[in-house]
Amino acid sequence: MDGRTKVSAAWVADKPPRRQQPLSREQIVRGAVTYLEQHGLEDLSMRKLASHLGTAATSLYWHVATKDQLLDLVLDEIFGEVSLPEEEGEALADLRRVLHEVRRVLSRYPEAARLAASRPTLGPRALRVVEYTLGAFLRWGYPEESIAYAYNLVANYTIGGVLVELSRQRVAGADSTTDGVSEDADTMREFVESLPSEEFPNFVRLSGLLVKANDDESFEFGLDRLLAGISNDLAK
Amino acid sequence: MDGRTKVSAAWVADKPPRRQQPLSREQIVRGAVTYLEQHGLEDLSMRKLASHLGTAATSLYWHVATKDQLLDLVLDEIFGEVSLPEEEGEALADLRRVLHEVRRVLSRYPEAARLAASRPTLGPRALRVVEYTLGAFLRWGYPEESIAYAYNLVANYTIGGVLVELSRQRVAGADSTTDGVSEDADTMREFVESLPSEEFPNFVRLSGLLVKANDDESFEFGLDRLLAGISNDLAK
DNA sequence: ACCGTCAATGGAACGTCGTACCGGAGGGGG
DNA sequence: CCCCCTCCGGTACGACGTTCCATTGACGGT
Repeated sequence: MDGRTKVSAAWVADKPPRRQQPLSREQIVRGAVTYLEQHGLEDLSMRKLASHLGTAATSLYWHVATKDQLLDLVLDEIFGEVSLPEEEGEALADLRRVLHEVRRVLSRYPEAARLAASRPTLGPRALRVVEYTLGAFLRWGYPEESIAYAYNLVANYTIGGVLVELSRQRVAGADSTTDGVSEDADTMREFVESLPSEEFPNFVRLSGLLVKANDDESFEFGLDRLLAGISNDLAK
Repeated sequence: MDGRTKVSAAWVADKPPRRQQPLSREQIVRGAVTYLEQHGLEDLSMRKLASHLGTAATSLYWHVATKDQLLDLVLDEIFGEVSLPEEEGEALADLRRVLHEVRRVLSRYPEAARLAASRPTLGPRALRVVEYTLGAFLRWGYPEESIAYAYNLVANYTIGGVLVELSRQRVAGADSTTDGVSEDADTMREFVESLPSEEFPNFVRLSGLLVKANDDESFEFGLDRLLAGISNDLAK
């Protein structure tokens, strides 16, 4: 209600004061990461992110070409959280360590796995991780011609794992009659009991195990098998 | 310009004739699948799908609760294309066969992998596949307590594989200066050459192999290692 | 033959999204 | 002092998913 000292047309609302310090691409990316953490990927819109940062949506476009590019940057920023061992130990152990780290970070922002799965991870911070992983393979003595394949294998497995955990959190009934979407393991059990056990005997029989399979244990289990399978290629 | 035989207010445009046969949920789902195949996932909107079917967007909502539910149904429909061996052969071979089939089908609709990764696959047709896979594990003699884990492992790997292939098709430069998105392996090579080889020596050295890694071979390679790792658990 | 019922359709509209356009504000160098 | 360059943000456009509702027409009962 009070006019500012400067004389001006009284009916004009005061413009918000100029931003103390112009915002930077980095600020935007970091803001997006924390927004992602708090509200999830599908709630992240340019407008909401902007108001989270105290700006207008269109202002973001000065620093960032497109939402897609922003997401690339966000993903890379997240990969920056992956911490790599300072000193090199036994190669295989280091390999395990870095895979666990990636898994840990991606789980911290579950949506990040979706990002990682939908776009290649070639930002500078992500490359840091790739570089380290390849190095571990080399130090391990893994044959060079096969490293690309082996790398794909473990990368697939790690990202895919987080992804599937994520999707299992929201179990959707997709049979022809029901359309509900629900979220916990009880509903899963309920779903299992609802379907004809003569048609899916194995599934019904094993469903108990399938339901209570622990994510971390499952990752560990798979990683063990996977590395065991790989180590047969090692030059003896 | 011509009025129809029925007398009616001449200025009223002729309503489109009533649909010869009311459309069904199945028609919609199948229409969505072919639309997906032709135009891709991100072009699939309710309006476009509707006009592809010769209806109005809002008419779809009589048969389907929500777009999300429709996607569930679409995914399950796609899983229906997975053909299972008629007669059971050697268990391990059957296991390989079904995984290859899933991979084949998911690759046919590359977007389907994204769907499969973002929602659990528990529709009736998908369950058919799960059921068969579990059966193969059992016949193989795999210890029951571990089947859930082993199943997760191979499922992750198969879906994750298609997903990563898909994402590698569009290599995005995500370093701080460029923002282009491009598509072929040449651009990839160009990207590799643009980055400091002293910072990422392994990556640069191996990039040739990483680039020309063939998807099918890569899948085969990983599958071999993976099953090798798993078969150590077999009751001898 | 009429009528009422009711599954099925589609137009209008709401709120949201990504983004283009552009008029300006502020500050620094001539 | 003025101009220019950087940065901001209001307005607006077209597309989206979805809700609401008026309307249609086929069918079963009388």
